[in-house]
Amino acid sequence: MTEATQTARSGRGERSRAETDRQIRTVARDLLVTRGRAAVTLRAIAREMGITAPALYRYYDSFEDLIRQVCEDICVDLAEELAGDLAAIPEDDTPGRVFAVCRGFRAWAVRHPREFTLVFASPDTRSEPAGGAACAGLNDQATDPFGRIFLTVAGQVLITRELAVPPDEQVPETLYGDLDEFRRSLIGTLSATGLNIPEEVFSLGVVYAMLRFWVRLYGQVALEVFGRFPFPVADPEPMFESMLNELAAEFGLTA
Amino acid sequence: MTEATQTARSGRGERSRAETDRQIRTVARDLLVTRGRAAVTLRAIAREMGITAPALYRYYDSFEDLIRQVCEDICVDLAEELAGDLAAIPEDDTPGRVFAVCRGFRAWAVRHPREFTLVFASPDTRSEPAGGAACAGLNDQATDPFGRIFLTVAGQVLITRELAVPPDEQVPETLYGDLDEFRRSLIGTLSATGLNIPEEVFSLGVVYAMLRFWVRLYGQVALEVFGRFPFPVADPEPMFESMLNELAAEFGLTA
DNA sequence: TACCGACGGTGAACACTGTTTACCAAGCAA
DNA sequence: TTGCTTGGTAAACAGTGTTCACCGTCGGTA
Repeated sequence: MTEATQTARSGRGERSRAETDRQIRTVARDLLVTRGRAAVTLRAIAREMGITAPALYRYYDSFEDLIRQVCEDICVDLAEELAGDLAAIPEDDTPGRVFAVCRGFRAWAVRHPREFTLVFASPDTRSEPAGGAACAGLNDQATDPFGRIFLTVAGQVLITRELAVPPDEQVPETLYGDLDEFRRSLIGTLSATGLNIPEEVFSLGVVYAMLRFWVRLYGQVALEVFGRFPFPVADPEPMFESMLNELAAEFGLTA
Repeated sequence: MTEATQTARSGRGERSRAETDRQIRTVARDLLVTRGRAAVTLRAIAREMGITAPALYRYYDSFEDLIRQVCEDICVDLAEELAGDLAAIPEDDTPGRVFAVCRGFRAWAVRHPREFTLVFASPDTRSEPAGGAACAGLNDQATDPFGRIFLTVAGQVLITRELAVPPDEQVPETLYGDLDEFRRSLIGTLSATGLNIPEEVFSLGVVYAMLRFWVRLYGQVALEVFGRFPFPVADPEPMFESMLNELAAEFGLTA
């Protein structure tokens, strides 16, 4: 019966609800961007919408819940922006696509520092409520659209180019378990998007290389956004470009 | 006259004031560690001290001001811990000292994730109030005790070992200005601690290498603390060790 | 047509928060 | 003794997340 009423309600009322739902998150992000993290508040959102605060509880269980969904929206937008950047690069120019997605990530981060901080520099909230290892599967970056963009580009690189990755023997043995599981998850999500990658090209060394790549990209961007370089940097972009070139050369991605 | 009263007051009353001052920051940090960032609040601190909230304004201009000083305390503690780790390593084992300080940094970060987040993953607060470039000098890591530890070890490495750093010609020209200024600042703070480093060994390539080293160390540690590796990691320590070995080999720090 | 229930909103309240203000007691200086 | 500083208090203000009782306005159904 409940299902019947739910499906039956999908007329005009449903669209209106989804619309205000979207508006809530839009207003929240607008406050975050223009007035900072401290200004995004249930009552401020409601005020901005000409509505009263408790009404928001018809849409979200709590303020934290709302923030979580805003984070997901941010990831979606970031992914869309990166997809737009990628659209300008020919399909077969895989190094160019790697460069584009890395540059796009940095450009987005410096253009949206508060969103970056909210999404990429908050301790993992999922670890607190549930039982840690139990919900660890949700930590998979393959689930969020931003991570998927990165992984897809990585997959394209793998099937079109010969990378300079270490042989499996050089990968620390203690990482075999985690890396292998990640590889399995990667193959799954990539084949879901139409990319079928031969098992032999997806070595542990490749997975390990992706990890190291991400560590350096993230470190560079985060330090720039947080202003935590060991010295004041006049223009961080050349530094980023230099790091990117170093990365590309090291992983055999030179054009 | 004001000076006279100030100096005259430095009897028993002054010590008591400094004591409660210390207690305020201690209680604040305790709340941060045990109950999270959201729980460190003016009133909670006062409550824990058996005191009333406005009394804290006799010691700090605002809540933000208090937080800033807590951050400095955290940096001091981190520096002391690293100094303790260093004390166990012989003076002439410079690679061992580098390893010790890097391992100590990671160990501290994973043991104190909320303190790490507060200090190392908050957007630069100093950039908002003042005029940006005007107060940029305060961004210098040489001023904070944690950065000083790192830089001192780096200086010891420089005067005792031959590093594998790129020649100045490979450093991007656009970075010359920033790097040179950082080098000047480094030489100053290092000579202040008794380390006199010959100008010629302190090349731009060396400074650039230090920057890249920090980017990778920070990225690794931050991603671990935030749980933002691209896949769930069972035991991050071997991954860190692997990164550290790679770093050491790459910069010519092998024992 | 009449009813009934859910949806989405309101207003009031509660327990918090940072911050300001007026006030006050103790201690020291002149 | 007088006067000023120091460090504390209580009360208040504006703002926060959250809950609760209430209440129109609809859609679906008897």
